[in-house]
Amino acid sequence: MKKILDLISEEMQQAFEKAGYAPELGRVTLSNRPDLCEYQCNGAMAGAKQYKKAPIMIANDVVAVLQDSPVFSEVSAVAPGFLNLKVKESFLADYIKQMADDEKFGLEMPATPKKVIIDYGGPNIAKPLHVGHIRSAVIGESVKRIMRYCGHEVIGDVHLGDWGLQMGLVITELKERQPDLIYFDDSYTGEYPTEAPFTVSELEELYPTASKKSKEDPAYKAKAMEVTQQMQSGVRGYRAIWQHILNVSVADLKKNYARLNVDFDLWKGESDVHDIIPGMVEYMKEGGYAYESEGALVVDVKEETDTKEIPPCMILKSDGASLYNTTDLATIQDRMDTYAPDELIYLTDKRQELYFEQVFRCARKTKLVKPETGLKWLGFGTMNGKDGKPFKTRDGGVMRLEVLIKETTDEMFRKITENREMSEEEAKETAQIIALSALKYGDLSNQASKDYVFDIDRFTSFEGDTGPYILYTIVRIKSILAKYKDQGGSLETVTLQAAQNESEKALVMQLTAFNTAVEGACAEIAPHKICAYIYDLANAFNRFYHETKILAEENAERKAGLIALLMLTRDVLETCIDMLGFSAPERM
RNA sequence: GUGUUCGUAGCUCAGCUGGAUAGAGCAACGGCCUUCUAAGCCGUGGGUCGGGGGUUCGAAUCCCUUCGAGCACACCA
Repeated sequence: MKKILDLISEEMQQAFEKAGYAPELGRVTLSNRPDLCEYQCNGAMAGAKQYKKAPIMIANDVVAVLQDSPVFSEVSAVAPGFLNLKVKESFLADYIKQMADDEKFGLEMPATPKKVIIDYGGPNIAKPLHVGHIRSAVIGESVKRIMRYCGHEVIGDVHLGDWGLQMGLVITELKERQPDLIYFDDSYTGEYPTEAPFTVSELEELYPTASKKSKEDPAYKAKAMEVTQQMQSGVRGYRAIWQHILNVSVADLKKNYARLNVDFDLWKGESDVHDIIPGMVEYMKEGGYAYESEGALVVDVKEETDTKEIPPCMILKSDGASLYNTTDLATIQDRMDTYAPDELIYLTDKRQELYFEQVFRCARKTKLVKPETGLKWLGFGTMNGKDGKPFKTRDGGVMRLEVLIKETTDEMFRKITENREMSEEEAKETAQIIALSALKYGDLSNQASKDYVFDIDRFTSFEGDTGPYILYTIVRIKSILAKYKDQGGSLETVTLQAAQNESEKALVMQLTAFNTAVEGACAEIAPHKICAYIYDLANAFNRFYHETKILAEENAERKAGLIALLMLTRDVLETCIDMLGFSAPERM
């Protein structure tokens, strides 16, 4: 289905042409002065120079040919040359009926759907998820869902950090503490135990300790680097420990991501490309791309147009070990071979911008990707505390994601049971749903690239521009629909009608903007645009709800029309929150 | 030092492919529940869009400059 703005613009463009002006001038936008009009066109002012005429004269000419328009109920030229427009209720009604009948509510599917791999989550298996991981997971999940809804084939890969120095650090620390473990006995040739010699909680403590030591003690760091190298080259005992770390960690990760309603198609990691690295390195050398510099193997990626020095992309460290770049490049190669995607999207902390610039350039230069393959990177900002500094717990530590979710859920539970009569079981379930909406909406409603302040009190407040407000709106609608059914009404037979008052028309207009909003969010990889759209929609609905008594409506046909409008509003809202990665309860 | 992002109401943020009086939420103040969930709705106050210059009929938006903050600058990821 065409977007409503395009339909209206077409009408306006024909009018410009008929009046003797260039049709391109007739582009119509949503009004920025809702008190004056619904839509507006500024083409008369843009064309003033070209036609050497006062804008108002052009506007008047256009108004003259639009007198019997099937689209506009009102067209007026206003100084200095604005065209103020109101559309006919019948035009809107036609549009929204088609929209309601369409499976995608008027969103057009792409002529050639893209196959996209999105790389998000990116947890380090040496440590449990903490609050810093929430953004990648939440934003990535939403981007995946938005693109899928828009008709693309999207594969989500968690892409574990499971092959770098962090693994060597954990193994080194474990060896310091328990040197007698069988894994450290070089002469041992038997099977290793299936049970890990540590729990998640112990793992949680091992890594920070080791990391701290390596920063203070160069000898310790050297040891860890050596262990990393040995693990990567296949020393049995180290590999066995590595497998334990992976198992323990992935089990914990799956549990946590499930709680966030985040789901990955692939659980690949850096380690998966280990075997193809030598071949890739050889290829880069043979192709003349990679050369040795200060002992390391690098590929130059600077370009003439650079405004600053772009360091070469390092392929191998001087000790021959692979690093982040190596596995990322090999992963690109692997993805191209296995999935042949049209586009790769990476979601990481925005501090990695330069790094991804290097990797992308290197991938292009070495022809790891086809020229037409898209490589996109989306950097997100830091989640800060109320003090504007990276979010910490009260005692200054890093908060585990689990704890954050639990605290938010507990707070929700408290509020629900305070305000509503509900069984404890239902309240608990509802608290989880609302807490998730609070966390996700709080994150997604900000532009991804900006830092944002995480304020648990604000997000759980239930008021204003929050997830719970959106859910509350949906619940109100569901409640009316349920009562309508209880009174013997059928939801199957209702049909939309033309709007009969201002708030109803405003709601309809907001609904018709669905395809525009979703298309924009997809094209710009911007979930916050979906948030902005549904916040406006929820506002439009609540205003309408306040003014219109639906169940008390005496005219049965009119009542059925309103019910149809409610159903469409509910469906659009629920479709949108699904794209954001959360859902609404039946009651709250 | 170089590069880069950002600076909008007391606070948290939209708006940025140039358009009319710069919008929301929170906080403050004032209304609205015998009637579909008041977790709501309606209203009031609050801004030289960091400063300065430029382009334009028109700039929060584009360009330059300046101040301030964050971040990044090859053997971490």
